[in-house]
Amino acid sequence: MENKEIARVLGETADLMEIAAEDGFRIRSYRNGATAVEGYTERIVDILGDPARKVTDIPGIGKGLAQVLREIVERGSCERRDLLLEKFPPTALEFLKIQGLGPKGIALIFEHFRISTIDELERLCQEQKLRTLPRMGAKLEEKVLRSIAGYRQRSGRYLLSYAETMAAELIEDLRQAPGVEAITPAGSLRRGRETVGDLDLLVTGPAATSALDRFLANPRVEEVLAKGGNKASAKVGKEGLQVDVRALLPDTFGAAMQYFTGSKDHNVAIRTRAVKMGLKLSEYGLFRVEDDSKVAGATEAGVYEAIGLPWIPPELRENTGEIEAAEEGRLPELVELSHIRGDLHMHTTETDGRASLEEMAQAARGRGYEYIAITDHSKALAMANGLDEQRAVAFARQVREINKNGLGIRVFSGLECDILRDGAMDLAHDALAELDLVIGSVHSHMNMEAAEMTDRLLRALECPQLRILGHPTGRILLHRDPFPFDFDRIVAEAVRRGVWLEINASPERLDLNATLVRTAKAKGARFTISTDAHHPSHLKSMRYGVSTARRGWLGPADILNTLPAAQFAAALQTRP
DNA sequence: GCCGTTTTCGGCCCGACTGTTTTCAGTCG
Repeated sequence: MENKEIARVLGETADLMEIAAEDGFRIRSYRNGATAVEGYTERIVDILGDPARKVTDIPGIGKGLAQVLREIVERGSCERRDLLLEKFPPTALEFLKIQGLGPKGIALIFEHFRISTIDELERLCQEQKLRTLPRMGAKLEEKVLRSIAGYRQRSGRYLLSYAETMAAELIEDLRQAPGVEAITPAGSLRRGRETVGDLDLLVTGPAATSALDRFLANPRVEEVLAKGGNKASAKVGKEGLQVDVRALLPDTFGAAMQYFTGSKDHNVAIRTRAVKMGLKLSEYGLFRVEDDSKVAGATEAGVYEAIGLPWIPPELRENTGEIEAAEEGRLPELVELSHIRGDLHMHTTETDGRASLEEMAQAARGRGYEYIAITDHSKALAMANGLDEQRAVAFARQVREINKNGLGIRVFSGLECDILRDGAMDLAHDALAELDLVIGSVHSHMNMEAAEMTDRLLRALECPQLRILGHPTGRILLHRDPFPFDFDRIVAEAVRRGVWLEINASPERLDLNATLVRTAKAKGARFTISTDAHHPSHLKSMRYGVSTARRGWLGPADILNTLPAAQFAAALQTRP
């Protein structure tokens, strides 16, 4: 069992304890424990299995949680969780995802109504029965109904990072099957979409069909949906991601990759093009209509070439102009992970990060970066212990000292400064001026009207120290929609003032999204890609930001943190 | 439940908003 899984069980237990109104401090201990376990570099299973080691050496894990961890590792649950699940339906955890309902409200609902599904909750709202409970009214019913609609829309989709990790795990196992030569994920995962509905894995080799059995025997498989000669489908993992594994002959592998990578719109356009050329394209290959002879199919590039196009990177395959661009030989040079030379947004234990500046710097150096910016929160984020002016200035000084001695990587002093409700910066301008790099971000009051939010952002852009607009739309994937504002106007103003737009690579955000990136580029915007890391392990999320940038047609020249350190430092000094 | 200790008990990040009240609990970040 991996630490992440253990942390999930701990977190769930804490959620249930909250509904049961148990002691708040004990709940916090469980949550702290979950965070500690998730972020721990070694596997808990290994530590528990080593008589010379003690899990209680991990900060946040004491005697009580040590026992709980042992139970979770042994049987996937613990006593407290089992007891709570007898008291509340397992869907209680789902209810927590509905905005407007918290543990108290959920407990109250369970107390008065015998319901256990989201559908029943929806009916309660529609029949206006929720308002019969104390402190619940018509507005809450509306909010819950809205939130249920959003929840339904999102459910059945998974974060790119989740799908990618699952794919890597399954592929790793399938490689062991004899007679398997190539395995590749297709579909929206290959196109780098921010969320994925299901996973397509394509397998080829002399004994590719043996991979199907191996796949279905994987312990992660929860439910087998179908098994034929060429395809196996199953629900995988606790979250029930559907995975289709297809066994293919080598001479159709390229056509199948093209077909199953999509998108649907791209494929329709490609097939139409083929038809006009007297060809027909399917997952089995590209054929001449007149005599059914095969023209291409072994490789993807061969398929594109045969219809007169260069190979098109999967991230661009959305039928939004990429085919025309390919035809005219003006496909963009896309940014690659290897172009990135620094990460410009990360947190440390000074606020809500989980590692020190030195640890973050070391991890960044390990990734081959030339520079980083440390950008902790500002004081408006009280729960994160955000920096006030004094601490910000002291931090800037500290970084100047650090760079004298050298950590083997250049460190820029930064701040993720809150943009307050009225658009003012959370810290005074003279304090901000001490720092190398100021990111401005909205973290509160996200339910404003578009006009009000636009004014707020416009005012923030007036701050002469602001260099980057952080996660500009505030969305949290599968959880919170972007807040509305006049995007074009904000981009125009950012361009005018030389403020760069962040592509936040955190897999829960990926904000800006690809469409907005492309829109903004067309208006002359420049970008940074940063991970918003709160732990050294988060630095590897950079690749999701790069995927998003590629989907937004960006090349290395559009992105500031592809510059060498000295040039980047110079860019920081330059304003239009 | 954890931690640190004035060592075995007491403290444990907080502030604002919302909708419901008719003075504030619950939710959210």
